[in-house]
Amino acid sequence: MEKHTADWSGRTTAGHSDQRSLDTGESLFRQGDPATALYRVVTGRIRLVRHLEDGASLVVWVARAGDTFAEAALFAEQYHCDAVAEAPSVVAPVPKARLRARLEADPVQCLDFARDLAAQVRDLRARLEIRNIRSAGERVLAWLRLQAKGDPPRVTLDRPWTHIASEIGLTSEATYRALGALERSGRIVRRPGTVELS
Amino acid sequence: MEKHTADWSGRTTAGHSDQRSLDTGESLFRQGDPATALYRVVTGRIRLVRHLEDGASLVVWVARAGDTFAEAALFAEQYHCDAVAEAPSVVAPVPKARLRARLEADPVQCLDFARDLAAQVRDLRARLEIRNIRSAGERVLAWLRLQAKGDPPRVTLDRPWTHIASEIGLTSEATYRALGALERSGRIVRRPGTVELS
DNA sequence: CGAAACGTTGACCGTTTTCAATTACAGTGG
DNA sequence: CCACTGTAATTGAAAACGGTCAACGTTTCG
Repeated sequence: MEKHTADWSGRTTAGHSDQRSLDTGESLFRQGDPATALYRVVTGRIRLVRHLEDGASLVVWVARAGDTFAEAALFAEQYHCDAVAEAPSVVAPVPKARLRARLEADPVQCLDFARDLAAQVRDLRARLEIRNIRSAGERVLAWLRLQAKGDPPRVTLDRPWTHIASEIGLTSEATYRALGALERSGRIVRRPGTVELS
Repeated sequence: MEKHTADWSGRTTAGHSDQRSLDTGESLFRQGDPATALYRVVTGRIRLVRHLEDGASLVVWVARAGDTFAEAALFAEQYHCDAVAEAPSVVAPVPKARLRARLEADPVQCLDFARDLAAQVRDLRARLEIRNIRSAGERVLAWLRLQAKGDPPRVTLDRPWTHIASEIGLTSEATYRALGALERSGRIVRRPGTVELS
């Protein structure tokens, strides 16, 4: 439970001077460009697209507010995908050279960085496992259970269901129907802004 | 492209003296146990299950041969989930204390560790994005494209389609049908053990 | 105040799941 | 060497579930 004055990404210390704004469709970097920084999304959505040898392309990830992306830039000479704004966005760059120097010099910060990545790995694996659940109702329920805190377990919604729906791989309609069914069967109780499990 | 005599997990150096075998159903550790090590799956499957406050449980991840799991143990006092063998399995423990000491002492190994995690993050994000593709055919094709190497792009299958099917979130039947359709439409050519994209 | 996003519900359609049956094949032990 | 067992691969038919389209009330925010 130790405290740090600054984390590796500068999330806590507000040195926002170098934030970059992007319009919809504007690209931040392209596959093959020299990797100079990794980024954190402040607002908006950044789509990462990989171009394949045969000319086809593939969406590899859509980074949303709070997500960091292109972490691998730290270990590569060039970017391995394009980064294009899906919506008006703001990103905070973390210069590669500076970060590397800091991580190499200070094992504490390096472990901090690793801890962050390990947490992401845990989170992503859980999301993947949720998608293995076929039933919309069970899927929503599983998500709720993962988020729930306290006894009785309760979830505080910090964003619209439409966002959550796409995160768990359902349409918003399917999600609303599932929520309705769960409530009708008494497995959850919905109040504005929160959901209580039972 | 530097070389290391040993990576953080001991994957390259073969110090197998302390590998542990598990029968189906046997558990490696339980939620709440003191976190003493993280592990790599040598053979078999290890299911990670989180127990929730209300008594329900949730599969958080199924680690397969080659996967490491419980990386977060490095940063926590206790395990946050159970680890149970789904099949006869062998795992290689990486003692927490020793690893921590090594990472703290040697920034190079710490960065190595971080690189490994970053690669996993990239891989998991891609898998997640693949699951956003609704059509079975397009999903299989996307997976093939991600795996493909060379020109013409070609994939070498190292495990049965049934395994791949569940990785990409389809039943084996749906996968076979998709493969059949892709082949009939001339988008792929299947030969024993490999698939060629076109 | 108006537009845009959110929340909700209905009906229909299409795809995938499910269940089932069959062939091929690899490894095992008699 | 050959039945025997289990897994992989394949195909069919029917059912179910979620997707899509559509319409509408509500809330939010500029």
